[in-house]
Amino acid sequence: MTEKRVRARRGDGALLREELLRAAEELLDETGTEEALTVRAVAARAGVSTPSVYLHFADKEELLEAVCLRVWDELGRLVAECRDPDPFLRLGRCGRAYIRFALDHPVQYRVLMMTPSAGEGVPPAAQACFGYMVDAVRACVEAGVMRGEPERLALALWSAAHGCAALLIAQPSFPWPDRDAMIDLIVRISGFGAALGPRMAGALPPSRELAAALDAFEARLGGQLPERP
Amino acid sequence: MTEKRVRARRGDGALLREELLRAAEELLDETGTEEALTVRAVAARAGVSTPSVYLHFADKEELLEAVCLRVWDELGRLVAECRDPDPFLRLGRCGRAYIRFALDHPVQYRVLMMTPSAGEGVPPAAQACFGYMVDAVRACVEAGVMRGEPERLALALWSAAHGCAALLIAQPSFPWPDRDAMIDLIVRISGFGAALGPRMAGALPPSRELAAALDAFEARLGGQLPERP
DNA sequence: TCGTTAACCTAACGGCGTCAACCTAGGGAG
DNA sequence: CTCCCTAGGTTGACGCCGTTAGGTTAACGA
Repeated sequence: MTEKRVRARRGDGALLREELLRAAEELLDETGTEEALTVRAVAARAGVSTPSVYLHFADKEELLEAVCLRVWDELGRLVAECRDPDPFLRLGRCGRAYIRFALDHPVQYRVLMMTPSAGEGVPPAAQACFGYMVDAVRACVEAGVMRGEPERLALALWSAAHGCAALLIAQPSFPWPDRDAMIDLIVRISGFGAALGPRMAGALPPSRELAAALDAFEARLGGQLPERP
Repeated sequence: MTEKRVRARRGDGALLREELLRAAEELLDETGTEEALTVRAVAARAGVSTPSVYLHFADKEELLEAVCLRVWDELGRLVAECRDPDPFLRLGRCGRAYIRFALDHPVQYRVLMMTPSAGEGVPPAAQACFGYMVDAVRACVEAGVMRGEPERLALALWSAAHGCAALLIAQPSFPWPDRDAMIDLIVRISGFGAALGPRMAGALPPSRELAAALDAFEARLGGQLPERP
């Protein structure tokens, strides 16, 4: 418990809500796990009695969800401001920004995206972020580098980015070869896969022929650009 | 509580361990969430007093981990028996088998793969499964359809499959367009991406040129095969 | 028959989320 | 200035949880 908070003025009852959220956020960042976020601990840190939490949150889950949602506005901003003259490169930037965001806020990301109960569905901020990714994919489709419904493609790419982030967050003890190289590889694979995969729908030659075609493809493109998707 | 269990014979104390695991597994499958798996509930269902659980498990987490690990032997078997004359198709089969397994055992998969504490790292059975996937990738590399270290490629593909499974499990309320089509799309994207992505390392032409090359690639391959990667 | 001991139970502790009931300070009405 | 009403909390308790210490019972060998 920090200190006994002075009672708010008459119209300012909602002040406590913000202070509770701040206290909970601090607890989450300090301990690195949501198990430390007990109603009692949050109330004590805010300098208030335990049941006072229920003046502003229906239950513990609502508090946890609210505090985790606070950082998600940042994600929409991060993804939205990924710009590049080339739509394919822009999409890659979006993917890397998404993964970086998840790794920067592992607890919040895990609570909101890796547990079934909390949030009753994908958070709205994440849906906005998904909208941006759909736009980026649509630009790729219009540029002729991808083919298919942008929504489905974006969903698949989102799934790939989520898989990378989720594994890195949930399995920190795994002997990852190199974190950043891994992220780059996954973003690259997803991007090129989204470009090539749907074109091959239904058609699938034997590996020998596929390998030859890939070699020819590789030989055709000699241009070098610094950034990768 | 079901019934008062009759005490085991003198050398058969370990019998209770199996009965506790069975009771816990039933609870998990019936309720669909690990929150129902309290030490008291498991003991009651096994017809035994609560502290008796601690005769065979150090704490609740060890019990939860043990019961979740029980289904994972199946995964190694499922992935290992994915065969196909074509290595690229075989890899696709492995990916789909992995995702299907995760969706068939959502609680166990989430507990072991989507929470940081439980298990102290990736379960051994999952590592064995990962070994099979590395083998499948290596075959693709040797066939010339992929390029790079098989371990890293397999890790990236594992991440993609995990992302698909994890999203489907953790966000059941999301309006997924079509579950099976989504899985197919992701497996296809990952496969072709792993084939094409590493070849493009460092090289990245503008989208216009990339689109043209992709069109040429598509035109070259007219062969149709029923199964897709 | 009896003692040993493996197998299990009883009782309890502290912490948790949550609720019903109570208090209290501070602003408006008279 | 006084009173009172209500927004903004607090006190105390309930039931459930994981976990522990110490007691009890029954199957076997001698």
